[in-house]
Amino acid sequence: MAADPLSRVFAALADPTRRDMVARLAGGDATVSELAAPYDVTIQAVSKHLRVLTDAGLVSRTRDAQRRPVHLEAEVFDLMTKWIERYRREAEERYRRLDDVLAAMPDDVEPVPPAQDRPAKEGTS
Amino acid sequence: MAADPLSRVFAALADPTRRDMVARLAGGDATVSELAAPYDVTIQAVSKHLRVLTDAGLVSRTRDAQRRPVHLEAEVFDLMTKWIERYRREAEERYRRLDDVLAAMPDDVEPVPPAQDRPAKEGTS
DNA sequence: CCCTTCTTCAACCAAATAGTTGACAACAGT
DNA sequence: ACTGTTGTCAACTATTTGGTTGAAGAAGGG
Repeated sequence: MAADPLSRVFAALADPTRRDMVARLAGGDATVSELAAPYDVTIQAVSKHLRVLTDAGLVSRTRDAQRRPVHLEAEVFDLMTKWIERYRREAEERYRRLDDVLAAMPDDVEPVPPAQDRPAKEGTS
Repeated sequence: MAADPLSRVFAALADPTRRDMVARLAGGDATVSELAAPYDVTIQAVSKHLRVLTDAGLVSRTRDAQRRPVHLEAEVFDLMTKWIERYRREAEERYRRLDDVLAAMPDDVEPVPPAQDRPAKEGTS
């Protein structure tokens, strides 16, 4: 099991069903059966997804009679956002600097040759 | 295999080793063996991690003699950021509105009581 | 031409995950 | 005190994942 919080949050959101649940919970709290309704799986499976989201700190549970309403905890998103933004910014800054270097480079200095594609199967988007 | 791009990106970053690689690539391109050096796993394992990151569109590969330098593609982060921001904002907005409602609520209306969790493993009658 | 370096491919293994069914706990309403 | 509703727990299964070893592809340097 992934011990660190960031891994848990990313892993929790790597599943489309769980992302859809989060999306719907952003519109308001819901019970397990309400959440389960749109999906073609058992309510137990949904209960398991909810456990993953809870362990990741993305949702919290309360009690209302037999029901266990699910509540979205939006603050945890910040963990991810901060991580993502940090490295994206760092990388983009580096490219900007690289562009400056290239722009300032005299004509007779050849940059890295194009390195053409080999016939292999691999495809990069 | 997760078909949708968003799932692939989240899943790719759910692993601490892969996140660390991304973090280091934000500082500049690197070869596979350079990337592998700090970790206590085989170079093949690192190569597999790289494949996951590539499939997620987070990195791209080129060729330089025998080497296959790895390059961070920062734009893909936007996919996640957009998703995250959308639902966080939505949820937070909803709470703000809820706060307004609560603030405007007369004193004699009680909100839901705390209702703490109970273990309930094997209770008989 | 070998030979070494850098990297990937293939087969295999252990552990985690997402799903299932079946049982049962907690509570509400007669 | 039953009965139905809501949800969880436990055990089982199939698939995916992250790791291993061993072999092989691709390119450069004697």
